Amino acid sequence: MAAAAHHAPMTPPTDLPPAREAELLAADAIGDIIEHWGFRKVLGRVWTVLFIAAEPLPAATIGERLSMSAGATSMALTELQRWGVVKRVWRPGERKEFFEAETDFWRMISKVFDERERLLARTVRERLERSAKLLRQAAPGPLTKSSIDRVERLLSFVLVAETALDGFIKSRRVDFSPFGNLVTFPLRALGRKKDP
Amino acid sequence: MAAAAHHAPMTPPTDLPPAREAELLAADAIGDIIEHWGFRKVLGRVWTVLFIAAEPLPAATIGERLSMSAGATSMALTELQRWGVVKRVWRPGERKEFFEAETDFWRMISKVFDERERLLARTVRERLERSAKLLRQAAPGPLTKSSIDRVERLLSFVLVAETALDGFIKSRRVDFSPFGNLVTFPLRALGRKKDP
DNA sequence: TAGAACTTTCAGAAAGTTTTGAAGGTTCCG
DNA sequence: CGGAACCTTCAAAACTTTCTGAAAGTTCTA
Repeated sequence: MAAAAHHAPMTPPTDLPPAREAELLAADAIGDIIEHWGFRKVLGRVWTVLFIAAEPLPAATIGERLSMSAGATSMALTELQRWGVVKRVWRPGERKEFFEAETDFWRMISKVFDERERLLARTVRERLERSAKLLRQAAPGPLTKSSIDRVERLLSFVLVAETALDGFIKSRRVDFSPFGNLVTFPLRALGRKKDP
Repeated sequence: MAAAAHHAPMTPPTDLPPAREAELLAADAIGDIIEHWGFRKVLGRVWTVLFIAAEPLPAATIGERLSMSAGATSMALTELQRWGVVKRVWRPGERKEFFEAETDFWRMISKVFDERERLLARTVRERLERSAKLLRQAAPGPLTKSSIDRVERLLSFVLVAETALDGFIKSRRVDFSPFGNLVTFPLRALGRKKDP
């Protein structure tokens, strides 16, 4: 999260036209958000340039404005399209392709949640289930017993999170209050069997 | 590290005692979640070993179980303490220090949101505000006008998100439905002035 | 106070990620 | 068809992050 606090001047690096400077400033800020969400900064920057332009731009323009190579620009645009947040538009009479930003924030957010968080939750859940199973088969003892409890709590955490996120995508609301119970009220709270 | 998926069998790398194997499996799964949230995997793994142990462990034990050097273990434990999710406990009569995991999921989540997301939102908001200001001062024109609108929409997005997260921390619920309006109903929705 | 037990720090090595630049495509036009 | 304009790919380079291992610190006991 580089908050590029310079030394004396709080102004960025350049003597660009103000419109370009404003664009870079915003692009970099959104880049930071996007990076925080696990994507590459560039993706956020490219999307932002398109979003601010409010009209489709060719790849070359984006590359110039952000000083990226043609290769990097191309890759970023491809990836943004895979995520469905940038669209390629065809302009009659123009040879080159133009790109434009998806502008519906909600659509973008829910797409990311749906594709990414859900996938992660699934693979994590599977591993935790295997872990719990292994422990149940292991030599019994007081330590093993409490470990089983703990792993089951992790598992119920992931299940609650999955449920909450599902609801989120459907209703734009999340309710995480079940997390509050997780300490004292482990797995069965979820109506899931747990014995092998 | 030891996450080596072998070829035929879906079982992990080892012939460790099942309790250790289960631990690594869970630790690595939680490590992935934590990484997804922008922390180092190790932090998640260390926390998980402590959480599963359900009793305080010395640093050396953690290092052994996760095959990390003493240095890495020490750094991870320090960082986890900074985040308030691991505590150092003193054992009368023992020379070495022991560590134990915070077990309240909600407390951990809200701490992270509070310290991390909020900070990011603030620095982003500041930059977007500067960007909007620059644009307003720039040469007027239809392009500039729509750019201003767009930057203001980004700004209102960040403000909505800040508000939603504030509410989240207080009530364990989030309502993102204002995002739905962001497309058609920009900044004034928030009761914030915007004209220069 | 000397020394053993343990922890922290840090420079450099290793690992991982992103970018570049050039080669190779594809499409379109004359 | 030949060539210009544009886009994509990919190996290698540049950069960033993380980890190691050894040295320096601390704390405790005898």
